[in-house]
Amino acid sequence: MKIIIFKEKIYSLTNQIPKGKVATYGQLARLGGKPKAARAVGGFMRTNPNAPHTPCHRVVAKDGSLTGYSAGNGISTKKTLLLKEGVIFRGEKVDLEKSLWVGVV
DNA sequence: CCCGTGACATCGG
DNA sequence: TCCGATGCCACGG
Repeated sequence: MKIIIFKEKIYSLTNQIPKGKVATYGQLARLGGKPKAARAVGGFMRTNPNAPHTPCHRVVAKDGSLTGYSAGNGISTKKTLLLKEGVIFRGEKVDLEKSLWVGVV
């Protein structure tokens, strides 16, 4: 029995996101068992104690809009980072149709 | 110890 | 179709 709190689970899921793909806060929340805790998920990333350990840059809003990111220049850095990993971008948003992570690989 | 807050998402009118 | 309000978890002051 491993007691793992929601927050930890979110980090765990985030670490499972394959390179070149992105997940949404709501999706992570849903996989965590709290479909309405998307806001909490964002809150965890914000105070993320695992900053370099968790690819929070692979997590975007449901629209594909890049939000948050406290590192580098913020959104700009996040966008460039995803672009380098092979994520398809559509203007200032991610093309979820092609780069949205589909649950378990 | 108590209160407020924060990188979203979804429903109703 | 657009706008407003609400829900969730954990952390900081």
